[in-house]
Amino acid sequence: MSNKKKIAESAISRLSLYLRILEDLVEEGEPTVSSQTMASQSGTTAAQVRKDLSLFGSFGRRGLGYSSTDLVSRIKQILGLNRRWKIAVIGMGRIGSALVEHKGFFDRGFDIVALFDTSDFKVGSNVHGLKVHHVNEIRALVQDKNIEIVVLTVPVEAVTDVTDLINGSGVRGILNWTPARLAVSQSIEVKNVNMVMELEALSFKLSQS
Amino acid sequence: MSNKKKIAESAISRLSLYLRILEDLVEEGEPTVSSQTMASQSGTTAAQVRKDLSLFGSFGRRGLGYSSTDLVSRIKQILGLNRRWKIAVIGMGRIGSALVEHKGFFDRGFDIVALFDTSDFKVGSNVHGLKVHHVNEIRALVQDKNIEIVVLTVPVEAVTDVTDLINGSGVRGILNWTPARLAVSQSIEVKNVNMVMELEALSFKLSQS
DNA sequence: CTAATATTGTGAAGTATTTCACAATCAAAA
DNA sequence: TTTTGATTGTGAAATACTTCACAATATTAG
Repeated sequence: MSNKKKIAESAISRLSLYLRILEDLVEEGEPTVSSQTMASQSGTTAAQVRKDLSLFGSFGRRGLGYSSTDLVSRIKQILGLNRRWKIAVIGMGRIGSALVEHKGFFDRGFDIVALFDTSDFKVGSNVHGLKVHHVNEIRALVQDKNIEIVVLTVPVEAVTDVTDLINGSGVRGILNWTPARLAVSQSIEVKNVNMVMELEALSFKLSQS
Repeated sequence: MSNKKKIAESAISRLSLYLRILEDLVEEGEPTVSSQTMASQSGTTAAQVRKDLSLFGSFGRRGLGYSSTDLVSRIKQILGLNRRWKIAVIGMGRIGSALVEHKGFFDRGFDIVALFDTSDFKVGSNVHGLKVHHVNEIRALVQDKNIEIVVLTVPVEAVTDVTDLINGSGVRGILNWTPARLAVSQSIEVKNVNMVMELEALSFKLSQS
């Protein structure tokens, strides 16, 4: 468990991208792939691809490149995708419900196994075949169902209460769609997703030129 | 407009974050703010805050800090948010429609003024009071309505056709929700948003510990 | 008016990340 | 068997980003 070597966030995103590219190549029946091919398809350089992979081992053969299928399983192993993850979605507003019905998560190893909301109006209803529970039940259900990741799509007013319920529940990671910065225990990993910030970055770039 | 100095992407995200924090402080009636305050609220260091701001000018007063309202308008100016942006959403699936009904965009300067889809089933219908147009009309409507940014939420199969329509339409920026890497003219700025990649990054971190 | 305290702005130092460049290795052709 | 051409893996160099540390400046108290 003492994986201490610090790996850059950017390297991990690229690995995710390489994985998708490799899966397409496998689909197309390409038995091997060079760092140059991966680089041009992912918009980086061959040296970057090789360096990224070399952070975790030597997976290729000099003169030949990488075996596509082998590299797929290596990267899945690295990213922890050689298993399935159970996730819950908290907040059944527009975005939350849309995410539940999006099959892209399931296809890539993430099973949505529980839904939560605060409003009595929504609790008890069904979304895409799953019952919506009250957030008060988070702790019990996280335990019962072994949920490790939650996707947080509640309104910003609800964030404090909900993070209190998440803390100590056993949840290990949060994909946070709210604009709030979460006050969670150090041991919980948080990834923030913020549409408006992305649009603001676009606004900046467009204003520069 | 020869703004050449290269600014790190990360600095821009932080500026976006500072802006939100400052707006809250203004709301609360705080006339001034120190780099330390901004740092602790945004999870960075005071030196980082000052360095970020210093990339664009000297906005504070030594010994005193920054005027909250002044800094809000400075950062808005920097990010190109001292105006409103017209955007279109292409792809009226679950996610696309959810985004249209989300008022967070309007609140922060982004007006959704047109919707598009490929399916005859959806074209002609109404989403949140806006008519859904066929993607073939993209060029005409982008011109008519001066749309500068599009949010792309079409299925991956439709990406090639739609990017062809976007190229040369006058669109300057794309917020790309599809897993595909877009083949667009160099002059168009693209920001990729990928939920699965974010979950995969979480998976990696959780697998490390 | 002086001292004490707060806080910015910014070169310089320290880290982190990317790119370079080349020896090592493999297959195929000569 | 030797040569040619392809391609990895990786130290070293280059670039980018963050943190340090302190002079400069402002206010307030004495």
